[in-house]
Amino acid sequence: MKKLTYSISELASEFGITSRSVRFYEEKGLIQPDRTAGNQRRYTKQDRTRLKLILRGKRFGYSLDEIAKMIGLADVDINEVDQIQSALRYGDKKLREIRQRMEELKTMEQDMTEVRQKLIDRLETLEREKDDV
Amino acid sequence: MKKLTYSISELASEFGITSRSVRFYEEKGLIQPDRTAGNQRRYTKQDRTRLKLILRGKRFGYSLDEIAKMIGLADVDINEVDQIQSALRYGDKKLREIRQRMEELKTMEQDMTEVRQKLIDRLETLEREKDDV
DNA sequence: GTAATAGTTTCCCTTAACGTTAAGGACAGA
DNA sequence: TCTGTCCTTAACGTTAAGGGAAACTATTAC
Repeated sequence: MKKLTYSISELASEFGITSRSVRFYEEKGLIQPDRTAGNQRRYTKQDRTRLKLILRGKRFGYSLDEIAKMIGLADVDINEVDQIQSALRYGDKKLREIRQRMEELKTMEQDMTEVRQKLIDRLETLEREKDDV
Repeated sequence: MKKLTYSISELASEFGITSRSVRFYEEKGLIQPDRTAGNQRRYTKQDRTRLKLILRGKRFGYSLDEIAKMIGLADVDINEVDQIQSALRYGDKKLREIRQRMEELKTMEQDMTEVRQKLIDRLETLEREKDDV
C-alpha cells in the first residue's frame, strides 16, 4: 500500500500548487476533505483524484465554477429523474465539446509540426552557408 | 474571391467576441492590422487566421502572453541561429504538451462516457420501477 | 449634406483566482 | 519539548482579460 491519506501540503507540493489554492478550491466547494480530531484536513485517494480532475479542467481553460459542475456530474441525486436527465444533457454537451477539442488539438499539432520543420530546414541552410565560406 | 479585408466589428461578430476584445489583443501585441486613411483598422485574411489561433489558444487555457509566444514562433528572425534554436526548443516543448493534452482528453472522454452510461442505466432502472407499480 | 452607424482613444470598473500579511492558537513527529 | 505544519478570520493586494462610457472622428446610406 502506498499512502492512505495526505496532508494539505503533501498534496499541494505533489501537484505543484500552494496550500492556499487547495483551500480555495474547498471554499468553492470543489473538494471536501475530512478533518482529524485536531481539525486538520486529511485528503483521501479520492480527494487526490478529484484534485487531479480540477487541475486538468483548469489546463483546458475551464473556470472553477464550470469544473464544479462537471465534477458534480458523478454525484447528482440518483433518485431524481429530472436531475439525471439534465445531468445527461449537460454531459453530452461536454462530450461533444471534448471531441471538438480533440480535432483542434490535431490541427494545432500539425501546425506546430510544420513550423518546426521550417525552422529545421532554415537551420540546415544556415549551417551549409557557414561551411561554404 | 470572398473578402479581402474586414472591419473590426465584422471580425468580432464572426467569432462571437466584442470589438473591445479584438483591440485588447492588439494592445497585447497579438495582431497588427493595417489602418485606413481615416485611422480605422482593416484586417486581412492572415489577421483573421491569427485571431482564430488566438481564440483556439484561449480555449485550451493558455494566457494571452503564452499565445503571443506560440504565435510568434512563425516569425522569429530567420537569420539568427540562436533565435531559431530557442524557438525550436520552445516549440518542441509545446508539442510535447499538446500530445500530453491529447492523452488527457482521451481520459476525460472515457471518464465522461462512463458517467454517462451509469446515468442512463439508472434512468432505465427508474423507468422500470415506475412501470412495476 | 446630413443623419445614422461604426470606429477611435482614454480612463475607470469588474471578476476570477489566487497571494500576502497579521495574529493567535493548535497539532504532530523526532 | 521543540520545530515545523496547520487552523481560522479578515482584510487588502495583484494580475489577466476584458466591460462600459465619454468625447470625438469616419463612413455609409439616403
